[in-house]
Amino acid sequence: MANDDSPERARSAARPAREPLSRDHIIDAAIASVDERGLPALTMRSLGQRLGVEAMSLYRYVNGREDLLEGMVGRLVQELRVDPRGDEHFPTDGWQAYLQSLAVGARRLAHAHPSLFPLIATRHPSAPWLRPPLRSLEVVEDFLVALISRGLSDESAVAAYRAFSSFLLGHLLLEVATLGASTAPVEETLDEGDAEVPDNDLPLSDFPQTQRLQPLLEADHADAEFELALEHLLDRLDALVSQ
Amino acid sequence: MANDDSPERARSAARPAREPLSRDHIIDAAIASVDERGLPALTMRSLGQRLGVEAMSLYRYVNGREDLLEGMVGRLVQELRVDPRGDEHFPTDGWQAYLQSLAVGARRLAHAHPSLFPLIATRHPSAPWLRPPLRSLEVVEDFLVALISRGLSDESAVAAYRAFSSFLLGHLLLEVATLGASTAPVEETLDEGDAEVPDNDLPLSDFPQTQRLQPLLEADHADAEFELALEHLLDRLDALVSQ
DNA sequence: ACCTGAACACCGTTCAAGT
DNA sequence: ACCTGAACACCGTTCAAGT
Repeated sequence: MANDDSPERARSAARPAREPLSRDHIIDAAIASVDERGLPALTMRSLGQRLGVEAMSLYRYVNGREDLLEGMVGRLVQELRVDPRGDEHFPTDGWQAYLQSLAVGARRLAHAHPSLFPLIATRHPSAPWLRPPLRSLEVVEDFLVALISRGLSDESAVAAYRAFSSFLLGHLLLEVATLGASTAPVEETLDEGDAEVPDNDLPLSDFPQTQRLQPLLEADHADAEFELALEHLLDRLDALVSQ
Repeated sequence: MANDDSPERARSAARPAREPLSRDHIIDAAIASVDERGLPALTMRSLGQRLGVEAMSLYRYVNGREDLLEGMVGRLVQELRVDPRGDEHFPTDGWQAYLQSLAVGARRLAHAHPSLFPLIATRHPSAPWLRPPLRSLEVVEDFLVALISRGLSDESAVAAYRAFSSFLLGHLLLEVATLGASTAPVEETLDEGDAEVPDNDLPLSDFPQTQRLQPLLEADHADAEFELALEHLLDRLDALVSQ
């Protein structure tokens, strides 16, 4: 409620405004940077600049670039947590409802951070049984608690974790990859240089079926496709559970 | 049939043996390098060294590092081609058999190049309707021809392409990611520096369900899981086709 | 025609030194 | 305690120059 003109604020604004450095703050800035400018543009130096600091200062809070990336992935994955006891939108309706809410959350995350989702998908998990994109102990624990408390057996819950991970990874990475093609930071269309790059852009007419079906192939059913595949997965799990 | 002691061979071996440079040869070497030493170790300079040449020479054949990566992905994806007319192992048995052979081929590719598969999975496809990992015109054309010639409608064939891509991507990337954890080039375990990295390795005992189910979670069923999920996908497509 | 030396701009990272 | 200047080793890439 402090007035913007309060002396404290005015004084601190005298030198370039900058919040105190911290690991959390650095990770926030890094995520924002990648969202805005893509992963290759994230540099220790550029990140320092964004924070009003020299690059070397970051090393007090972050063990190098790799550790920074790990921190970013960790932070994003935490956003996947859904109260396993259910909330106002998805009460304790059954495990299907829980998986549904987790799925839409993961999809929202992927869409919100298309340049970062590949990182979540491909960086080596810290334990071999932590499967992307549900790659944190907290998220896995929530998952297991939610399903077991809703009546699934241990084996079913673990099988569901496996199947659900693959499902999310495949669908969301695919959405993000094709979506990324248009969203990607516009790398100025470099005009081919003079290397003898093979004419990889063969005329589409050499591929008659592909050409003929192009309208079908181009149609974007991402939403419906995701919903449908999720329903099928739930059906499959349902068969597994009640057998 | 030439004898190893033939004068030609002896003479060419006088200076450091090196095959003539070419785009194909460079791409081969790059793939071998990544398979052996991981992606980060692939450098224009290191690649030049492996080819007995200075880094700058590569630029005559390759439009920079990005183009090189694209070339590598392109080459690998071509290995996915399966004769759509069937071969001795999988004659014209029906579209299920074709998809099965394509699936095992893709899985073999992923296992043969675990460090490269993430590249196939995440690089932006050149056309929005080319979906990883089946991201080349040749492979897609084969796919469509195979399925349509086996009786599928246009719509079913395209729907199958979509579902099949997601399936492969999810399962194979997941296998490779967890597998990669153990296979990855042993980055000497850097001991944490002195940055205030949060104690992310919480004791597993804070996650009782996860801890209790760890044996189940750790069990590696990759083979069976893949087979089973593939069967379910084929069933699902079968229902779609014959409706 | 094919390769290289030299150079440029830009990385990640370390460490002694500043405040 | 927190940040920085200076430096190091290493990138990708260009281009004039060599053979």
